Amino acid sequence: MDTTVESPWPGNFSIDRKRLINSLVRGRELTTQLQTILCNRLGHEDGSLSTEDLLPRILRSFTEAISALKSADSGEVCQNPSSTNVSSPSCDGPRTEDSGESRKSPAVKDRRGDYKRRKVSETWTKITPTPIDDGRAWRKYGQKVILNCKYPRNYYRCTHKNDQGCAATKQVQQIEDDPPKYRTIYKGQHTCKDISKPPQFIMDSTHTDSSSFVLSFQSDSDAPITNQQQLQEHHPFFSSSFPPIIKQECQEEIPNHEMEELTHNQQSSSQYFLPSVPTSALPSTPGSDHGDVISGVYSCSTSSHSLDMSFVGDFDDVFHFDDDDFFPV
DNA sequence: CGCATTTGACCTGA
DNA sequence: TCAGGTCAAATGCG
Repeated sequence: MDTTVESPWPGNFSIDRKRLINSLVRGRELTTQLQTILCNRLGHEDGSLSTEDLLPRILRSFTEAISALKSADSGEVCQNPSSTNVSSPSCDGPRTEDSGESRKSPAVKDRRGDYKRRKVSETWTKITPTPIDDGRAWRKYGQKVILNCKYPRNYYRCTHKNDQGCAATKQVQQIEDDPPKYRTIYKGQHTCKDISKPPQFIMDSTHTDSSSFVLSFQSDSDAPITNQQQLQEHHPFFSSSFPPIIKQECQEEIPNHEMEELTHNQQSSSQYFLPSVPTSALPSTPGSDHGDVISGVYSCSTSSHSLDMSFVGDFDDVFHFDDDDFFPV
């Protein structure tokens, strides 16, 4: 391969490019292996250990690629217009609530806690046809009417925030009514040990025409993820304590910033969201209506580095590293 | 009675 | 200044 080819990156990128390509190619190979294993697991329940073995290797490979990109990147290769990715297509309606509520009791407690509003931390966004039950214990701590949004946003934190200091939080908001669509934004990762029930994500290769998923790792901070362990901790997809199995489907690559629009527009044709998911195959979950139907959009982001990877589709088609037009999104 | 949820006020970043 | 995120008292539920 010609490493002197004109590139959108600064000059030293050509030096790292081989490393980058090698890492990406290796990542593809490992992912292919993982795909095979995952497919086998649909029929046989064994083999999970090799899956867990593969994931760190995949992550290391991608991390190297990321590192190469970053080292070659004196400026900003890609920008995240907004670190928290949330502007719902359904939020353009009229305001449903006037926020000018009268603050009725001025005799408020003198001081609330010395809380600091978290600066943007890593987030993962999922859009699903039903509220998600990810197997974690969440405690609702707030609800807020969001400007120009029809539905209020609900705020949850891990039940074990107090006893184990778990910092994970999530926001759930209905963004569409018909068909129902819920966006769940996870922030932070679980540091608690609570696995009250197994995560209930679905992998069903027999329904590959019914759903899709998107992984989007975004980051724009000065606290880069530098190794695979960190990646595992930061992204629930790769965390051993959060091993979702995802329905997948083949779609074309879509830039992350277009996802909101696409998930909105493509429903009629490709059913990003799967109302007809075989819920009978789901483990029934006390307290949740349908268990988990994770057939929607996953968007993972950390808010600090300039990295954004969006995957849509089958693993077969996700990694087109051979393509000349493969560029960081 | 203990824990979770609700709800309005407070706080912070943009 | 405002919108969004968090706190914590009040309330509800098992």
